[in-house]
Amino acid sequence: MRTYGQYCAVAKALDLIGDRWTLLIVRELLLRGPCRYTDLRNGLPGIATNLLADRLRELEQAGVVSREEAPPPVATTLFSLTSRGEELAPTLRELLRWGMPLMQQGPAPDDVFRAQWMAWPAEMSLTDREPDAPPVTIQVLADGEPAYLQTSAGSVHVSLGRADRPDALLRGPVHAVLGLFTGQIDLDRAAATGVECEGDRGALQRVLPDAAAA
Amino acid sequence: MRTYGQYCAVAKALDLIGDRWTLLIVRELLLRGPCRYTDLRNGLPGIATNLLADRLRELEQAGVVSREEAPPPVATTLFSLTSRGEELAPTLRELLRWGMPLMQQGPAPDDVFRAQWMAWPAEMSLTDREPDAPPVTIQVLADGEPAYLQTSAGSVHVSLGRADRPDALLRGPVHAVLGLFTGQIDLDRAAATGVECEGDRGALQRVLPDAAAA
DNA sequence: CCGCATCCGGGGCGATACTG
DNA sequence: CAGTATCGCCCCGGATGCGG
Repeated sequence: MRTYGQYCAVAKALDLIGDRWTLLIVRELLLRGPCRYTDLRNGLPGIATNLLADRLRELEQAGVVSREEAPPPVATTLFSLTSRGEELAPTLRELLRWGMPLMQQGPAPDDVFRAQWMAWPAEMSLTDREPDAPPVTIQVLADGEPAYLQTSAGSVHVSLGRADRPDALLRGPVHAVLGLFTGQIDLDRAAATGVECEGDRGALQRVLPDAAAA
Repeated sequence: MRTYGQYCAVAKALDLIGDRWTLLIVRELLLRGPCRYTDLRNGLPGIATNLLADRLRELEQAGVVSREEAPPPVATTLFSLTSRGEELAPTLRELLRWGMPLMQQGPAPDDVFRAQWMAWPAEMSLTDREPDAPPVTIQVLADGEPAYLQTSAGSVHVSLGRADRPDALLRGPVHAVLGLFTGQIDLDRAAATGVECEGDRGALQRVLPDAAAA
């Protein structure tokens, strides 16, 4: 293992999780929970398959990831985070916070996007203004990737996939949807950049930050 | 610039500060303030000089580091963090927190150590139990590297170098000194592993956590 | 299809030498 | 003091193969 050779906690941490792709693998496992190899590949577009295998081995040896052979009829191997691995969540949240300003200019021409990457920004920015009212569900289709928001105990939770009976539907380019969530643009400006809102518009205004719910 | 090509804030952050040595350069600038090229080299043992020059250029272009030519009689170039760069402090603190457990087993055979690397662990663990008493100063010589602690407004601050009239002096191997600071060993066990304490032992007990001040 | 291993080319990285 | 220049090596990226 390549090491910095410094007796410093930051350097020791980077010795284990500072290699290329490593923290993004942890991101996927935090966002999606236990994953198959193929799920990880799908959530890490651009990674070479041998590199993913290498990193998973290293993370396993470092005590960050554990591998379990699921019994039949699943009959597949599942990769999950150990408790030590889940302790990386605050680190990744700080990295996300620092990186958020870089999202404002929108995706680069050949940037890829996966719906689960919205979860943390959304859950950090959105709140339920009416926690005592019956919960609402909002389907989101950002660049076509399906996910949905659910209100729960005053906060908002993001899940992958399609909700069965959503109260509202939000569809549009990612950077506009994210701009809405973070309050950098309001509903009118979002509509001007291609965001469509169907169903109960009030459900959306209920969870959006003040600056966006205009 | 090598990029992950993912429209995700974490990936965008790592695009800028995920390369090898980059976050350690930021660490040094956060710990020591504006630095000369040579100071950085000294604080980053093991880095290749061309790599340091490359990283500083990239960090400058990314808006994280700024370079200023100090006027005569100093006549040297100083590298400092921009405000955007200082916003990386929480990220590095989380990395440190995650890496702290890796310090318990002590330094590897050829690990290097610099006194400034104690500052964050010390300031996170130590407090002044008698904030109303007159302040105290404690000289620390961990593996020979000089630094000193000062009480101030209930907390403890770490500075590099030698204090002129310290109330106490603590000398010994780094991992034992750090173990003391973080409360993993007490003063007696530290003495058994080679830690010497001269002067006012009470000054030390005043700042150490409960578990260590036995 | 899933979970890799192997092969190979390019470039990031590490060490040393050298310079204005 | 603050870097450039040069040169290997190995990490990384991309493609393909392959056993279960």
